[in-house]
Amino acid sequence: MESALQAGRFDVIVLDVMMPGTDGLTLCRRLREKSATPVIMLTAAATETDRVVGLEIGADDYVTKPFSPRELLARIRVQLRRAQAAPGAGRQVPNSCYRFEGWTLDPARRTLVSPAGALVEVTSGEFDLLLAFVTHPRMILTRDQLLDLAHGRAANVFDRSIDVQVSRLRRKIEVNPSDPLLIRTVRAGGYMFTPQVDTVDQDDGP
Amino acid sequence: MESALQAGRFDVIVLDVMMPGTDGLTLCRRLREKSATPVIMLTAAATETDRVVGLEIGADDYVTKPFSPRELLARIRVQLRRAQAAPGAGRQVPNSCYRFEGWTLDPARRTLVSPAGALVEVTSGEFDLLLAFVTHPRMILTRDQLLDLAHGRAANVFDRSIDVQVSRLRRKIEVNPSDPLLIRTVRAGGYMFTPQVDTVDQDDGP
DNA sequence: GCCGTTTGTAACGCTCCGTTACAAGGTGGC
DNA sequence: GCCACCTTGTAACGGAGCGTTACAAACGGC
Repeated sequence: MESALQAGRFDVIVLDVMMPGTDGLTLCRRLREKSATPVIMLTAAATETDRVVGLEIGADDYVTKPFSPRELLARIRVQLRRAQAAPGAGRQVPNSCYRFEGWTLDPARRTLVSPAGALVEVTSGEFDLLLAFVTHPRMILTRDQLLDLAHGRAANVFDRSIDVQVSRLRRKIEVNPSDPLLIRTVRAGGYMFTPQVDTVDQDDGP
Repeated sequence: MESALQAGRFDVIVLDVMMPGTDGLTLCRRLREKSATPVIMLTAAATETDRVVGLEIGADDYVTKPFSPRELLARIRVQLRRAQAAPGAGRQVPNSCYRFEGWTLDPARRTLVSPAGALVEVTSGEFDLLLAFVTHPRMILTRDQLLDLAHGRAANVFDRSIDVQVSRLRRKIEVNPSDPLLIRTVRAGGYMFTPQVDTVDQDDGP
């Protein structure tokens, strides 16, 4: 769980109490120290005290076994709805941008600025692909990974869409698109974004 | 209840379903139209469907009779804790407004003032849409979410009304409506409001 | 009821992107 | 070196997503 939490964002965590190893209550308390992700405890430990303790510790809801799947779903939706309604919550994009080789990619504005300072028009798909690259620089990314990172979907068997997107992106950011330096092809592997990428806090000045 | 709600602020509302006159579910739904005050349904109607419906309608929790007073207290505390943790919640001063890129949106007066200081006429629908954007900046909002946030309704299958509203809004606030920077389109995703938004207490003038 | 405003829907045209096809380039066996 | 096979680059096509306009329905002020 800990490594999964490191890797990505989660909307809701449903936690059993009775588990081998660390028990759910301890996990929940530890979670609360670092994160505000909603936690629903789901457990057979159904005494009044168990429930009160679970809720006091930081759980957002407490469902006891046996439980109704529909009700659990409804309670999960309550947590999602709340996260969405909360001001400033949700998956807001970070207020910082990425710089590489003079280029600036701004996730907040979804813009790309060339070394010369010109706004380069990129399509939504090209932007997402480039964002996937700059957030994973200097590592070989398979087409599968890129498709997942950029478009959140899995690849079909003969999927060549990433190749085409890369080709289109190269035309816009490579000095010489037929001899690409930024996005290198790794034969039988995928692609690799070669520049060093710096994350800089955006100047939101007037 | 209605007059009490008019009179003051409440942190949590505990609502019975079975009541003479208007039933709790209807009350809850009506509440949700105007307010985000947490609602805990407390009732003897304990079937699975009752609970699911209650939660779907907008209740934040659903406790069935017979209930443990300690557990109810714990669940009330969960709601209080959440309200406190939510940034900007509770403190929602009616006469504060939103500023972005020189623009000022004033929810209290329902007015929009341009960077130059001119009052820009926006329709009620455009205002609600813009309000949805400024309260959820820098996150990709689906058409569904926008429709819900701005008009409180769900989308039909071929609903394009948000597109049209966005187009109309862009005409009024974008420097170059054909190359929009404030409201960006995320293809197959929705729209994103890109500026940083500051909440400022309004100067109600001399 | 009448008229102006607002808003949802339909329609058209443009852009974007996935797919396909084919050519070019790389790789390994001989 | 030569050849067959695999991988990749890119052009072209067509479908889907989107922006915009026009029009009709709904709404509100009088």
